[in-house]
Amino acid sequence: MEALRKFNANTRGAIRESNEMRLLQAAETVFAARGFSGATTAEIATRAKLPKANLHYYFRTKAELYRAVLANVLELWLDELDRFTSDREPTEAIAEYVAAKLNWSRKRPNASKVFANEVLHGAPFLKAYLSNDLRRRVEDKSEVVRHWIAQGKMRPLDPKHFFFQLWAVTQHYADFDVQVRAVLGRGRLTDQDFATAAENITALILHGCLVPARTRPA
Amino acid sequence: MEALRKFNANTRGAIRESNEMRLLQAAETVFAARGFSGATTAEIATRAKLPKANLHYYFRTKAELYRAVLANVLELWLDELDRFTSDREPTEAIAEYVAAKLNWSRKRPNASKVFANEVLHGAPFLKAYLSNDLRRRVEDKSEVVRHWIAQGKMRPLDPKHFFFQLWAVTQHYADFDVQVRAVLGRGRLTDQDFATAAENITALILHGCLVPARTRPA
DNA sequence: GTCTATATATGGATAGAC
DNA sequence: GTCTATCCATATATAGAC
Repeated sequence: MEALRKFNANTRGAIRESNEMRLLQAAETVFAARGFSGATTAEIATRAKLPKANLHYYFRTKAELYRAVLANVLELWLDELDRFTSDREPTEAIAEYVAAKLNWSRKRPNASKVFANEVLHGAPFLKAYLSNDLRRRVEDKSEVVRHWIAQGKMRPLDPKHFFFQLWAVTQHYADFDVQVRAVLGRGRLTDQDFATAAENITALILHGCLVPARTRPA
Repeated sequence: MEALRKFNANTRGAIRESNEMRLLQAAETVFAARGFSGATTAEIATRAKLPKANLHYYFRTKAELYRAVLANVLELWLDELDRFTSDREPTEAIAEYVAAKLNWSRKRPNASKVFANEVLHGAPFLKAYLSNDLRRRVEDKSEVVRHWIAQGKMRPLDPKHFFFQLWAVTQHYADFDVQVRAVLGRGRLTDQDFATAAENITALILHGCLVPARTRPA
């Protein structure tokens, strides 16, 4: 009896978790493809293979589901900058960060698109996050960049704009993938395309931001 | 009599032109802020100070109005690469192009946003343009870059990815302006902000892509 | 917890008077 | 050419049976 109750509870809990997960995944795909307004709960439910009413059972409103998707996306963004510390060599820290960001663009393009769409349309759900968490985080990491500049390892650039440029070039391959594919003449971006992108971006950023070794003070 | 007919015709023509213009401007603003699905013809009409039925008189459907807005936007994009020619010094051509693109981000952020939104959601209206016109144009201009590389003036980079990176960093200031403003702590981006952006981007691209003069073959 | 049927709202589009 | 009133489709959300 006790075992059965527990079993049922676990089963129900597992079903809930599984259904919520499927809804979140489906929602990320649909929100990425159509934006918040363009996405319909019907399409999300269909893609998750659940009746529409169930979607509203797990997430009361479309906005609530959207918030949950955004929260998932921010988890990816968060802490990606953690390894950006002043005790490291800028070359390595920057190259690693570029590779990591570009990797997210390849593996989770929809996450990037949902975020891009949100910001593009004025960040109605994320204004507070951008002005508080993100802003503070960039302030922090700007100190690291200033340290490397003071050491004569980086050119005297503006740290915040430096981060804007890193984000722009790496997220471009997710957000504008249709354009990238059209220009490259690809049905979809291959591993080789991403490898080429990584090489080019890394070279651009490192040559563009670092002081060449031979001109540094000894 | 003749004069009156002409006057009326001109007046009617002038009204038409004025109304269409106002609708197009209003539509660009609303499509930029809300996307295609999120935009309502009611809001566009209100912003243009016209009754909603008039909007449908000038542009039969919302999609037709959207197409017209996109066509306007593409005019800005087109021919911006014209001055990218192999007889020029790459330093100048690139610096000029960056400045021009960034200037559009400042003056017509909504045009950039409408385009970004269209591409972000799979370019349902612009697929053909991207695969034909744009692709050919980039092929052409890639030759220019290859020429400069062969001359030893530019590093051996991939020309197409080079253009992706130029677009990414310059359009970022229009498309992600909310994020940029949040991080910089600005209500709106100032001329000074754009000047700083221009300096940083130009330095990044030139140092990142050009071969320093002293190491070039004489 | 699941799902059918439906209430309710919104928005694109048009008919028809002026 | 202009605008009011309205049609109709679509979409969010929920009630209520199972």
